[in-house]
Amino acid sequence: MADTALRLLNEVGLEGLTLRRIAKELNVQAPALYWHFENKQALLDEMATEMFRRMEGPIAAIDRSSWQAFLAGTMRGLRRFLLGYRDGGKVFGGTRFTDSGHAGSVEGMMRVLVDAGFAPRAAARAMFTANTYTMGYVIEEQSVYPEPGGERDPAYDLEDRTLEMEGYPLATEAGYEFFANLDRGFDDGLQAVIAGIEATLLKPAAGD
Amino acid sequence: MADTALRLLNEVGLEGLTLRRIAKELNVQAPALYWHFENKQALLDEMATEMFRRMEGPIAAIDRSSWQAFLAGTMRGLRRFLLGYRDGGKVFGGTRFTDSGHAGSVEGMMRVLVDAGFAPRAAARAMFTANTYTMGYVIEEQSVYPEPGGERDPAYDLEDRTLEMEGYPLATEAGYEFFANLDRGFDDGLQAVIAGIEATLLKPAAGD
DNA sequence: CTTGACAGCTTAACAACGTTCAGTTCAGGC
DNA sequence: GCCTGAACTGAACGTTGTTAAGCTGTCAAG
Repeated sequence: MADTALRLLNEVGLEGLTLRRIAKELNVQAPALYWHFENKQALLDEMATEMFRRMEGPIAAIDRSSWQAFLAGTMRGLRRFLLGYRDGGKVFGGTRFTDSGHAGSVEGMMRVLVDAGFAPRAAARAMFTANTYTMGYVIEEQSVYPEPGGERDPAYDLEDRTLEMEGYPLATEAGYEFFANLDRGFDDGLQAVIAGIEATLLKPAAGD
Repeated sequence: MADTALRLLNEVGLEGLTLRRIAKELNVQAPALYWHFENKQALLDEMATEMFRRMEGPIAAIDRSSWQAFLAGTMRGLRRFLLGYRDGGKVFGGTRFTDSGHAGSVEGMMRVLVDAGFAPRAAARAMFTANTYTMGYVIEEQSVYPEPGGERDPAYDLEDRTLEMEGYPLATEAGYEFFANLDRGFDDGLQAVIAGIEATLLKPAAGD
């Protein structure tokens, strides 16, 4: 049922995902959904939880021999997964999971970092920071490319932007770095984040 | 008028910010708003733009003598500003500005980084990465603390979380790092991001 | 074999939302 | 005195999430 809603999400987007539309897909009337969920938010939470479940397998398969490769692989996987669902960033961000099944995954990721020499608090901060960067990036990215594998939103046209930015050469060039080559941009930023984690969170100066 | 909507935002939140409620605040009927805006999204864009305008002054006053201090100060200012509006992260993120007045600010920030030795593209990537981290952090933060200066959302109660996480000691401790001390957590992550920018984007190895 | 509980659904309706449209008010320039 | 145009009203439309009451089938207990 959350499966159906997730499939529909890619067709109609978060805005078009109404209870009546979901019900239609299930050959059922809209109020019938309230037998299964308390309200729409609960359904969205369930969808986010289901998205997370589908990520767990691939994430468990990531190479754990180096914490940098593991963290980078996890975040790349998170991004790829979220990009696979229309408005995936918005659905996933800001919703709390409906079960505590993710505890195991968090524990596993923490384990890799702690075994690599991070103090538990530093490991948590590292995860949170990388995660925050990734979520922020995907949300921004999905407002440029609203549909998975689809076209660019015309509102973000680079040539238009160049015209508006006349007289500001650095800002103009920044636009091309921001909005062209989103794959590479994500990786470059991620490399920076991970390098910074290594520099400030792994074995920090004593007295912390 | 965007002023009124912004003031109202802090009282009723993004969800309660309806056209009828805004109209009431202006002693006017709801359809009258359509004389001033094409639709509600245009009003939200205008609100985001107005928020940005109010940030420009404080940001212009930030010390520019060191790029690290400047970038950190800018991002801290951005966070403080967004936290000042209920749902500020969601309103500000994912909306495009209604004028190109922000070009000057982008140019100014780029200038600081380029003068410090960043290649233009690297400077843009540095800005975008720090910005992405900050936006992602604030969005997450505002789902824990929905109202500016207000109470914690009970759904994020740490003791409840601890109970759910039984049997996963590292995940349990991670919760305290994630959701207690959000001010310090932001700064720690920001320090990591800036250190990483320095390590990977400032004067990178030749051949890029 | 009947009865009753209960899961699962339907039909009807509610208030509230964004939005449209035709008409009203009112100030300023000719 | 008249026209224009900005700013607004009043009524309405279609759609949304949600609630309430009632119907249908399944299945175990008596």
